[in-house]
Amino acid sequence: MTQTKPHINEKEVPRDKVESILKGAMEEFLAHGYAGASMDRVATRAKVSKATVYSHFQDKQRLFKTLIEKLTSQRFHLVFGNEPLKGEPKLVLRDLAEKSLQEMCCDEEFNDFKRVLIGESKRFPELAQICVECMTKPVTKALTDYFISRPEFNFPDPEAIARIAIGGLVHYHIVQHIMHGEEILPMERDRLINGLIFLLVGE
Amino acid sequence: MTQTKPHINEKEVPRDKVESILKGAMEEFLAHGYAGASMDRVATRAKVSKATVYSHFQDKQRLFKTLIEKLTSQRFHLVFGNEPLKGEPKLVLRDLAEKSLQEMCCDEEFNDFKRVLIGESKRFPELAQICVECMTKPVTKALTDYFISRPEFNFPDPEAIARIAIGGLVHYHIVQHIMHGEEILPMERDRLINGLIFLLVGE
DNA sequence: GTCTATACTAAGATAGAC
DNA sequence: GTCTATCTTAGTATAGAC
Repeated sequence: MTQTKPHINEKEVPRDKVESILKGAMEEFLAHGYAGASMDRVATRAKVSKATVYSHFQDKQRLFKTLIEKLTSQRFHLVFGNEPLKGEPKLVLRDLAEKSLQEMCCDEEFNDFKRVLIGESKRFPELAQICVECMTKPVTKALTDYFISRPEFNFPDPEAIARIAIGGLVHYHIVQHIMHGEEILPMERDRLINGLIFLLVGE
Repeated sequence: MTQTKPHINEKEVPRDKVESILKGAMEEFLAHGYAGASMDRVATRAKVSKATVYSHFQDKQRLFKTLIEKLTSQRFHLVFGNEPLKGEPKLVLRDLAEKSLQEMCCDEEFNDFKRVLIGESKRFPELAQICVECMTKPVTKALTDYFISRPEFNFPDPEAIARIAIGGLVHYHIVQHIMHGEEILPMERDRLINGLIFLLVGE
């Protein structure tokens, strides 16, 4: 009987070409967007011939879709863990805001990912939707559930409040870092966070 | 003496080729993004030869930059007028939220514009900044000034609150309409608006 | 499965006639 | 100023050898 791979474990197998191609594709698509990306450069980055790329992925669209789906589910869905939020509101909210802003603004690959996803959201609506499903939805649910779990929040519509709070954070990040607005509309991160806590829990 | 154009008024002159090219460029760039746009199709849409396009605009980049600057300053900066906000908070805020959401979601060209601007914000950071200057900044200022003008708002940092409020609205629009999240994360527009008013003016 | 070499198409940009 | 025709490059994708 033929053993195509050595003992032990599938994960320990030496780096697959497919992985290498996906890595090259990530670099290329995140740097240039879908239309601006070149399959030649994908192959070069992956240290593989172009024909090999095409032997694993039907065409450019398929490669792009596969890549974005992978990135959405593996790399970029970790805005925070999936344990429910717990603890004293001011602390929890400050922690949440600080961590999410920190994570968003320091991961330049994540910024590129968002640019591409929004830029292609007309031509690839299903990819944008996957992103909403895997990122926006769980975060909104976690915060909504937290509001419901603490009786001191007496919000008439906790989900609406959660969306405004998250929107405040994300839009701040979009303006400051994605759109490079830091010098035009300067605002310290802490001012935004304090404003948010003021709105949600009062003075 | 030579009169290159007939009497009356510069504005009444028959449609200029430059205008026609910019119109074609708008259609093409908003539909396909910068890299995906084709100068052949720009010419076709403008009902002009490609050489004519190049005789008026040095190259593709210049045409794109000129177009985006024009659109930012002329077409898409009108989120609301520039008279200061005045009147009873609940009414003013509801009106503001309703009008801005209405305007954002019903203008499909505006959505395409935002997609392109964000999608190209890495390669054309100065265009993204112009947009922050002409759109985000004035809106933020108007709302901040309104908060300051009404003593019943006792916000410790009115500008931070203004940014959260605007972020809540804009991010809602991005998720629902730009990213096509309406079915995945459904929420009536009125729920968001009521939530926002609750946060800002209390029950 | 992987490579080299190549077919084919479309792109950005320009020369030169009118 | 505007057009037709063309140059040149770069792109996606595949054939065929190993």
